[in-house]
Amino acid sequence: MDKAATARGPDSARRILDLAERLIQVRGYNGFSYADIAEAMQVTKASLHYHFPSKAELGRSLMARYLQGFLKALADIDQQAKGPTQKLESYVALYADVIADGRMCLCGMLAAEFATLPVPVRDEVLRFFDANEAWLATVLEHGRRDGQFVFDGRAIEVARMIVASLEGAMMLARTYGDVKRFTQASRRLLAQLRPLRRRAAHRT
Amino acid sequence: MDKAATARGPDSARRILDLAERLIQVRGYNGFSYADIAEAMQVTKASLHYHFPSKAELGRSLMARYLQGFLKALADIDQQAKGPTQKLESYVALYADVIADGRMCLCGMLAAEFATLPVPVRDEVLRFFDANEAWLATVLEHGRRDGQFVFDGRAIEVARMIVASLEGAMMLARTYGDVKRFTQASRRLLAQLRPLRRRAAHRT
DNA sequence: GTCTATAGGTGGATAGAC
DNA sequence: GTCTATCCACCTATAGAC
Repeated sequence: MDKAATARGPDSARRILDLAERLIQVRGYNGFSYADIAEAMQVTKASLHYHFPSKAELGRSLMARYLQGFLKALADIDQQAKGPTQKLESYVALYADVIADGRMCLCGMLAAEFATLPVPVRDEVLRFFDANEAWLATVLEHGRRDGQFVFDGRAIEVARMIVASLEGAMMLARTYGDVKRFTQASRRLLAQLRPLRRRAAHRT
Repeated sequence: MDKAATARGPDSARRILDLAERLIQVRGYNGFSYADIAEAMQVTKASLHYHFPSKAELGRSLMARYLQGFLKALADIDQQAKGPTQKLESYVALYADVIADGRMCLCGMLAAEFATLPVPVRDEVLRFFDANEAWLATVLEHGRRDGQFVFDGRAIEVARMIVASLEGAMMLARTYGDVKRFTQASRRLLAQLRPLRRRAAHRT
């Protein structure tokens, strides 16, 4: 019997964050409560406050972990020494995995509820987007230099457009319960960066 | 003294919807309450229930009005007999006006909170997106026929990508409190539909 | 149409026993 | 670390007077 099979233990904090993450991704920060987590873990609400004194602190901790995990994922992509095209595809795959699981990007949800969030949580959300855009901009710039990508203007602008489009595509895909909506949109997004693109006048 | 200057009257229902609309656009469906509206109107919460018995009914009525207003706006664009390019620009301007006011698209917010919405509200949200995509697809198809637009594949797919991207761009622009984020993203979105686009290899 | 008063529920949070 | 018990604020909603 390993500890993971028990309801209690030193990994409670992690399990709380896991549940909170999923709950926010599906229902939003204002759409879940300590009671939801307590029920799922078969403990009382008071127990949760031992690990995270306030909901704001829970949210901040969750965001910090989420950001760390995302930075790790980006570092992994970089370390596998792929080219810009493959990096971009791996990046989109990070999003695709989430939406395929019926969830929304945690920060996409929190961005929607931004006005109601505790300030510390807001800060983490902004850091997440900043990091995403900065990483993407670097990949785009490298790709442009070696001719894999073609685009006008500043890479950071393209990066911002890609992040926004992916978030929007996730949102709509989840609303319709149709992953294809995300897949098709992201494919189109990447296609427009390719050079020598065939401009079919009509293909019906 | 006209009636609009008084706090009460037969236009109460309209004023309630106006306030609810803005509140949802900023704070979300789960982020506002009857108390917020009551305070802004200087009436009691109980009075609001006379006009809208439940919050679900308020939400449904609001969405119905919002959809109707949007369809009206699209019909206006059509009636001004512009070409596809101008129609698309007018369409984007509808979004730009909202974000310039610090608000998010009502349906973009509700899409984020979709899992927690009353079913009647959900239905209206889906109808909104359906209508948007259908209208856009028609404009895109016409534009492709007369050579104003160039894109591969089905028009409905491009329409869906445009809606998703605009919603995502609004979300990020509002999160950063920077309208330019929307403006730049939407400009890029439309640019990629133009034929004979100059593919600058580099312009730094 | 708006009010007072109130019901019944749930929210986040705390004290203190174990 | 988890429990019981409890607090208080806020939520949606209703009854009935005016």
